[in-house]
Amino acid sequence: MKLLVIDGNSILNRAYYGVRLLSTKDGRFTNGIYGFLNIFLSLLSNYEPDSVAIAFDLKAPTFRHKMYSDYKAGRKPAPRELVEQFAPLKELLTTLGYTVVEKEGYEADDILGTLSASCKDNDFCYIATGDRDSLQLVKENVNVVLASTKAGQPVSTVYDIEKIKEEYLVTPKQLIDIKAIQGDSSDNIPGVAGIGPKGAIELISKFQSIENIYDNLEKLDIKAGTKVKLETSKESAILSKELGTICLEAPISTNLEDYKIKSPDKEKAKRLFASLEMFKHIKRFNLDEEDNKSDMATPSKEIDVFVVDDYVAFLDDLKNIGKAYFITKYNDGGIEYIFFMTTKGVAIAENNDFMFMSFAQEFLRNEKIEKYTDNAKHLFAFCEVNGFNAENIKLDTSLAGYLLNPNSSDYSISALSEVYGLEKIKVKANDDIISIYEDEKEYIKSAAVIESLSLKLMSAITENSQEKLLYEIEIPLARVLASMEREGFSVDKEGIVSYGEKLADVISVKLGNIYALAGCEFNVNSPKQLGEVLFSEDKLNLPHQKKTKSGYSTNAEVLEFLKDKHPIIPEILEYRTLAKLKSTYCDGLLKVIDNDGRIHSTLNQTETRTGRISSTEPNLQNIPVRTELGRELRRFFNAKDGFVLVDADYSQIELRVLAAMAEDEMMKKAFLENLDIHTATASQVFSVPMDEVTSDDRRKAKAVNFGIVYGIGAFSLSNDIGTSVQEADRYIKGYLANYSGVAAFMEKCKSDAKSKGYAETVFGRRRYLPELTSSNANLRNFGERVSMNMPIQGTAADIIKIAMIKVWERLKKEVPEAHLIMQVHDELIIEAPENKKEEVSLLLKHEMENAVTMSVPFIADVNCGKTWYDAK
DNA sequence: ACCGTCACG
DNA sequence: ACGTACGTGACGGTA
Repeated sequence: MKLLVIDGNSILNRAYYGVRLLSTKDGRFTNGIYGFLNIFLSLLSNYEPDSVAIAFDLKAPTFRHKMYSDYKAGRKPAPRELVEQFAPLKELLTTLGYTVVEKEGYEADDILGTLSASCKDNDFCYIATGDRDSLQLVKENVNVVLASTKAGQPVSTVYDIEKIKEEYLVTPKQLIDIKAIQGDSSDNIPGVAGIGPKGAIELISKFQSIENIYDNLEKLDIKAGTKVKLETSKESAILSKELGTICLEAPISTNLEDYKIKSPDKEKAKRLFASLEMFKHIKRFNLDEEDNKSDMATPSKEIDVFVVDDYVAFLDDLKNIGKAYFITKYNDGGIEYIFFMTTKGVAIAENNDFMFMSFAQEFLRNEKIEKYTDNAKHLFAFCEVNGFNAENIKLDTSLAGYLLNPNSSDYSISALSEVYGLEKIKVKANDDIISIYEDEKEYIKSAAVIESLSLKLMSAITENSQEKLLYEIEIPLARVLASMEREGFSVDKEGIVSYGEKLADVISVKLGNIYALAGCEFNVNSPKQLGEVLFSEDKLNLPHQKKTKSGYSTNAEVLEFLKDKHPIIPEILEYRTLAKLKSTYCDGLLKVIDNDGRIHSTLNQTETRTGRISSTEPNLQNIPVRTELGRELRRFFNAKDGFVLVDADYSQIELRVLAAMAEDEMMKKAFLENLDIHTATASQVFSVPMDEVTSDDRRKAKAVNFGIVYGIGAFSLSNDIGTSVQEADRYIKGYLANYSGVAAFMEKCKSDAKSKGYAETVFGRRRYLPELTSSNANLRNFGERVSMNMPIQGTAADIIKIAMIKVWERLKKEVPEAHLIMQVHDELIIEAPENKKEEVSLLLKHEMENAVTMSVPFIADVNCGKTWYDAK
């Protein structure tokens, strides 16, 4: 009999902490169950047991611990998010035909011990746990499979007698003695004070056991100091051994027949998996086949693989069918392969002659063939480089996956197939194909599922009413982003270099000043060392305030507070500013200038949880602007010869979106009359006429306006505007009283998010918020703030995306020499021929302002200039 | 790999 | 009693 015994508590714990928080749409947490099942499945396939027992603790302390009420007192209670996953897991395991074992008064360990001890000579037992304590149970026919994490990756190690000998130099039983000496604070095992793991291993490997050591303490060759320690802690050591010995006699059935795997209750198991939203597990536990006789032998679907040889005929087929499901493998020069999913299986189209290229081009530009693929942006880029358009791109699986849930980081076909519970497909290919296309294996597998994945994703999109978002915003936008990336932003390399040299000069002066004022040299870039210098008593001994996890906080806010306390502080603040400009912007940007003298940043379309795009390598969305020195950098972002930059940004787009979404009459009126919103707010909140609002009132009102968009709190507002918390609270109350529509809207955002489980924009973009049901108040509050912020930030993001598409399409038709080159959340930049700047300015302004119509007008301010600096 | 910091909207 | 505004990305230091 082959028995698998699982330490349910330990494995569920590891799974919970190893898998990021996941939850069902109605807020039940499932990450622990999910991780457990993955581990469980791999155990089943690795060890193929006939019998399975999954052991769980039942709370009450066991007899051997009763006298020590502080046993395990040092452990934090498990969070509710984890606790609530135990019951559904146990029910699921039972339903699947596996035996859950628990006994009042016993821990999972005791059950592992008892079952492993009852294995006969011709039985074999695997114990799966994350807890090294169980290693003491290893015997000739008992191995422990220890789950652990290495470099973030889960790994499991099988321990048999030899492996333990190798690592600890002792027998499994002697591990108890080692632990009895070294102690274990997490289990409240005291051990021998002053002897740690190394000493304990040495003692036991030399002298076998605690009993032997104490019986012969005088005679043994042990250092005097160690002898004293052992003598002092004798009672504790003996007690520790008792505490650390796993019980082998728990009152449970020791008849291994009782743990044989039973046949599952398929219907119930399917229901349970569906309720946990783990659809793929229905397949993985083979629950989806009809209960016919052959279901044992039914393999998952098999798909053939073949190589396209007649491109003309193949293209004809695609035209006749009118749909193509495919993924593309690119190399430096362009496309290397296209893998199609066809009725005959996966078709490999290889770029090995001119026939392929003409086929690819004719295929991609054919307007009649609907194309379903996984990376529209890359495809659009390829086509643009080759001077034609990719037509009729019907679906990009990553964009659909992103819309369905932006709280994810992996939208690859394989990841989506898992999430959307696709049938595992077995690719059936002849040996030639397998060996020739070894490197393309993963592509072939992905191609094999792209059709069924596409259908699933599209029906989910329809279900969510997100068709317009997908087909009219994200997919068309992919083409715009591809073109923006390809165009890039022209920069003045020499300008950046000489600016950097100037910075370097000032930085070295500042550094000298800092060392002189500190009286020592240190690394100013190290917050740790800087904190030491500023705050420790034997150095500058300045008053410190906040602390971070690793020491004193030295951020700008803290330093600003200390500005007048010591002349070193202003020097450090300036140093920081300069060092940032030098390292991130000068050195950083110089590294990414292409041979064409332009910077081609990557615009990510599936990155943010709100629907914004992000920019990487480099990030061109955070080029300095707020301080003059930093802003100078924008002089090096220019238009090529004969061209100018046309730059437009939305005025107060988020507040306008808020006014419109909230239907707040007061705020709408301010925008309809095109008033300065912060002045108008100050006038309302402080009850003074518009023309008597002081600049300080306006500053405060502006902070409140911002705060409202973020899901305000009085504490942070007071921090921001430098008033008391009470004062800040009064402003917020006053604000919400005046803008009652906003107040009602915020409440509605929260309650809608709670009942639906997600926040959404005007256009139906969603963000699921499992945080709202967390037991952790901080997380819950965070969820509430996000439920108010995401609809605003996300709707603004939707609007500018629509504007980008319209602008791009009109430029292509009307001013093809002009190109959209950058987006910074509420700002668009076009590089346009100098003689077209008026035309382009009007076009840009018009399309931005009229991208959508809401009950509040949108205003975009346009400027032209040779450089980004001049165009703002 | 993670933290602290800081640049942007 | 505690932490405390939304969304990003890059850098240098530290473990």
